[in-house]
Amino acid sequence: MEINKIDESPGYLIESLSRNMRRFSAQQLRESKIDLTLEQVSVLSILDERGSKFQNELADIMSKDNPTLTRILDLLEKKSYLKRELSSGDRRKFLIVLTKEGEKKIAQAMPIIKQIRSTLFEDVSSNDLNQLLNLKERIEGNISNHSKDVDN
Amino acid sequence: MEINKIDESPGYLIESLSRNMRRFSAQQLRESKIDLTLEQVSVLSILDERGSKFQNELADIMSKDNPTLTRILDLLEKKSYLKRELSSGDRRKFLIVLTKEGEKKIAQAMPIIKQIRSTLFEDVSSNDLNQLLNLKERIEGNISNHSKDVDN
DNA sequence: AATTAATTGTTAGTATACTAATTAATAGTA
DNA sequence: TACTATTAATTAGTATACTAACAATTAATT
Repeated sequence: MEINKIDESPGYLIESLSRNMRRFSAQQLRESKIDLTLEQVSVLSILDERGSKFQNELADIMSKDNPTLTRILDLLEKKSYLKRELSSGDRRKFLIVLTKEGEKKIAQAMPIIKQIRSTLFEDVSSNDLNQLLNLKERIEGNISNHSKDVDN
Repeated sequence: MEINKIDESPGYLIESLSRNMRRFSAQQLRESKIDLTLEQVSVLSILDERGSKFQNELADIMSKDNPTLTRILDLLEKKSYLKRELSSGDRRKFLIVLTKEGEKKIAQAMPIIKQIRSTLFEDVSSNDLNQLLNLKERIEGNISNHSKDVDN
């Protein structure tokens, strides 16, 4: 479709919605005094739900690049919520492991996270979510098709 | 709706889509050697399309906070693509004005921007866009309703 | 008119996101 | 085996996004 004004494009819509949600969620987290950022919550809850992960697995699940994840993990390790354990097999890899304190912290944080989600998404249906997922897959498909085209 | 895994929530979907689009667009901009970031393009094209704006109007249109916009404008002013002119009426305000170089730059950039958009959104219909806009308005409505509730 | 409140923009500090370059380890190949 | 390529993670540098604190100006109130 044809887009004229820059602030009427789907890209602008999605980015602006994303930022508004982030701002709200971050404010709620800060007011809760839980002392975790959104990304830190993501890391801890993924580790808590699915067990220890290699750093590159975590980057993949969260779709973060390595330098970004490195710094998020640095902060969480400094707060003693997780450890980087050397992998016995491949010594380039680190296994990221939740500590007892990390488990406690994410348990404390979860009710707040659920509260934030229910405020934001109370009236969002699974139909809405499917439409969104479909749009996401189409756009991301366009991105990877473009890369393929350029390779040829 | 009930959300279980953190990477299956609408928030994660939107954020991840937003980041993937940004990454692609920024890469395309960089490869074009146009030497502008996404935000810099936004500022220049808004000024070009709608004429000079006060800094707070620009912040509002782009839904950026003041410190963020200050720094984006700093960089653009350093590159001589715009000027901050003292407002004659209200001396707290600056009128942001595109320079000749700025006009040239955004004219050069527009074909690239249009190319990026058509790659990303070729198969996005106005129906998709309306659904997205509707979702955005509901979620943002939830945010502002929450703030109102807390005030009482 | 004087005081207080609100607005506009900046500066400082922290976290995230990305590129490019680097180090270390592993895999593949001549 | 030695050479090359690939992979995993880090470091350095830049841009964006936010809060908090601040300065300057204007508006509102008494």
